[in-house]
Amino acid sequence: MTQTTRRPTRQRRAVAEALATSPEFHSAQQLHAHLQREGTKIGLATVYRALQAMSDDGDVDVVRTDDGESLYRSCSTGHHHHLVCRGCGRAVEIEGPAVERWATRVSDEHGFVDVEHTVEIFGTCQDCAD
Amino acid sequence: MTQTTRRPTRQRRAVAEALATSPEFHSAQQLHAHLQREGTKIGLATVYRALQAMSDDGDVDVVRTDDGESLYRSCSTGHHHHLVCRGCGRAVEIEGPAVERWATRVSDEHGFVDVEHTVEIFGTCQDCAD
DNA sequence: CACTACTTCGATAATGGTTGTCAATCCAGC
DNA sequence: GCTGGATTGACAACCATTATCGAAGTAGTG
Ligand SMILES: [Zn+2]
Ligand SMILES: [Zn+2]
Ligand SMILES: [Zn+2]
Ligand SMILES: [Zn+2]
Repeated sequence: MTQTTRRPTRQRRAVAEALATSPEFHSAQQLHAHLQREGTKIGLATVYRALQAMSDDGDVDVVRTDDGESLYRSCSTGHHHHLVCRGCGRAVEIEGPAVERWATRVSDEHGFVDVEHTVEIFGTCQDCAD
Repeated sequence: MTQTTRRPTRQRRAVAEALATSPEFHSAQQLHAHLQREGTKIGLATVYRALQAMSDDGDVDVVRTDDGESLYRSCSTGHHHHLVCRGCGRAVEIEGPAVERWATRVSDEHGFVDVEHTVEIFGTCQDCAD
């Protein structure tokens, strides 16, 4: 929110690259383990901080699993939602203008302001269905 | 899921009643504190277990806040979603046939099976907007 | 190159909602 | 009353996330 100076450090770059190389959702802990394995020296707290910052800037998508874990994925620009596979974590970005209109209409009807919405679809993809 | 024998005990009834008397969402801990205050002797774990069971049976709605807390509310029958006020917790049950159709269509298009979706709208209600 | 005023890092401790443990207790049904 | 499974509750364990805080990096200035 507050436009603080944000320095592009080695660690932040590493997190961004790790996300960019994979189209799936990953948890902060997965990313940390992966980076450590690749030889990148980075602390867990720093991974969380980097992801938090990227999320604030709108550079990553975040979804929350049923057991309360946050998953991060490099983000395309613009507002959209996800169809996520419970098995492999593969995600399909989806858009639904109708849903957007519906959300704003419902909110207006009930006099709600400053409205946000979450729409996530979880399922099992073809590959994981075997 | 597995149709285990489920006994209607004093504690379970207390939780169900506490939920039934209020149309808003409450956390497990809030419910526990409330019951204790009312003189009902019940353990926190039991409250969680009761809510879990009711959730499995589809008798309560569950939403997760941004900070990972689960909120429970007595449920109307049938599939629906919520428009929740961030300030007072008041919830409006909403239905959106169009959204349901859209969700299944998108899932089918991408070959996903065993699909669930979450649609929640958060905002500020008129009373809390002042 | 010093000196300074930041930001950032990372090991570790703390947080906090939730779940597991397990002996004590309840409750049908015999 | 007996018995076996269901249920309870005090407490510990879990675990993702966050806070702490001293150390280390990084401009910018002269
Ligand atoms: Zn899959
Ligand atoms: Zn949307
Ligand atoms: Zn309100
Ligand atoms: Zn729906």
